[in-house]
Amino acid sequence: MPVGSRDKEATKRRLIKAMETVIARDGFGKLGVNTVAREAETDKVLIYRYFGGLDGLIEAYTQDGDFWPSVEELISEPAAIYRARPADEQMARVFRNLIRSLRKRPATLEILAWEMAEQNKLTRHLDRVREALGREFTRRFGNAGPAEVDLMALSAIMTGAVTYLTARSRRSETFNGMEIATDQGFQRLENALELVCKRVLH
Amino acid sequence: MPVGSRDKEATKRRLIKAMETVIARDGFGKLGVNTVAREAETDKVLIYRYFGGLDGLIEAYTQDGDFWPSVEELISEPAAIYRARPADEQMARVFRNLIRSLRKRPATLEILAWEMAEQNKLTRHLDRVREALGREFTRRFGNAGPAEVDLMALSAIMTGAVTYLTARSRRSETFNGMEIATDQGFQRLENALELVCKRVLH
DNA sequence: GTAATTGGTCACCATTTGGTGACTTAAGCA
DNA sequence: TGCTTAAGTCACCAAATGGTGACCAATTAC
Repeated sequence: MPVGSRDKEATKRRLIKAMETVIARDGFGKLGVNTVAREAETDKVLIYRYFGGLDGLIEAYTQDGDFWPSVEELISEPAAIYRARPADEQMARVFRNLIRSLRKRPATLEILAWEMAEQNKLTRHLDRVREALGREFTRRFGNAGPAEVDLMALSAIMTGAVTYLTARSRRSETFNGMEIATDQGFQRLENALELVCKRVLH
Repeated sequence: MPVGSRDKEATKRRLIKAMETVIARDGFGKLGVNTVAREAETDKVLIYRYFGGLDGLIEAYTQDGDFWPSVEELISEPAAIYRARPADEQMARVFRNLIRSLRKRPATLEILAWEMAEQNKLTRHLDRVREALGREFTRRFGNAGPAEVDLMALSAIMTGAVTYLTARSRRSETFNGMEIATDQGFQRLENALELVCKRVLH
């Protein structure tokens, strides 16, 4: 109860922050105008006044949040060096970094899971960001590998696997008998992905 | 309002059936004791009397439903013939059939998506079924392929990809710019999976 | 100092949810 | 025929949800 705080912008920020906290801590299922207001220690009516409702708050959150790794984060080295690598190393590098980036972003994992349940402003936003990044990637580094490889399908498979396994690891210890709660488990997955890239693109 | 039906077993079956309908049609988010009773055109109190609550109904549903393809459905040919194939063909065949089997089971896709949101009797059941099948598979056909391949990790990746992409296709037209709403889209994915198997296990 | 603006609180509403007790009505049996 | 049992209906409850109108209090402008 911030009596006497009287700072609209600060309260807005508190609400956005509270939203992120609720998503990351309790999951998207608990998200609502009541929960967020309680977490922000303010009144839900302000969500309506400042953002026009939960949807507006979500929209503000999308402007603010760092949901998805950039190209730079995914290649994690100077572009010139990266570009000089063979195609299989390029791809393996990207997916390894994608795994690590996602596992560092609990809110993103939650939104990825949310996408499975329903569509809303946040999931659509994440979808667009992701797809734009995918396009930028093929624009900058595309046309690699043998011709008979359907790069788009292959990358959908890899991205799908990474998305599923990281998102699942939020709440499940295993998948199909495989450890996914630990770093070692993901190490094995990264190695397997690397092997796939090497064998398919070489 | 089945006035005069007065048939406990039939009503039980109607409730279980209604549950499947609701899950497949409206998604797990809408599932609840009110929705199911409305769909079954009866009163929710019977869910409590006959099953002790929604959880009990879910449990009854797990006994009844055909959620996951059997080994036979996945190899879809006599075991002797299947076993004679090279490892890469074996694996590719299983994953192609897995895709097709899952796409035929809307309720299963819904439960797979549900697993991302929360754990309950149904998702745990599906988890167990799936894992048992995975174990049976490695028991019957395991130890294939080169030694440096981490078969468990590879199969987690493939299964994860298939799970994610089929479940996502319920409500999304595309993933990362790739068509996943049509048969042709999944044809491309199946081909890519086959290529991966060939290159990795050969 | 006074008045208007604005940030924040509070009380309330309708709706939906899971859950239960009391009732009615039909079937089976003496 | 009448009586007991059980299938099904109905009315209700508490809690939580999204949403709104009326109010209070601090800050600023005049």
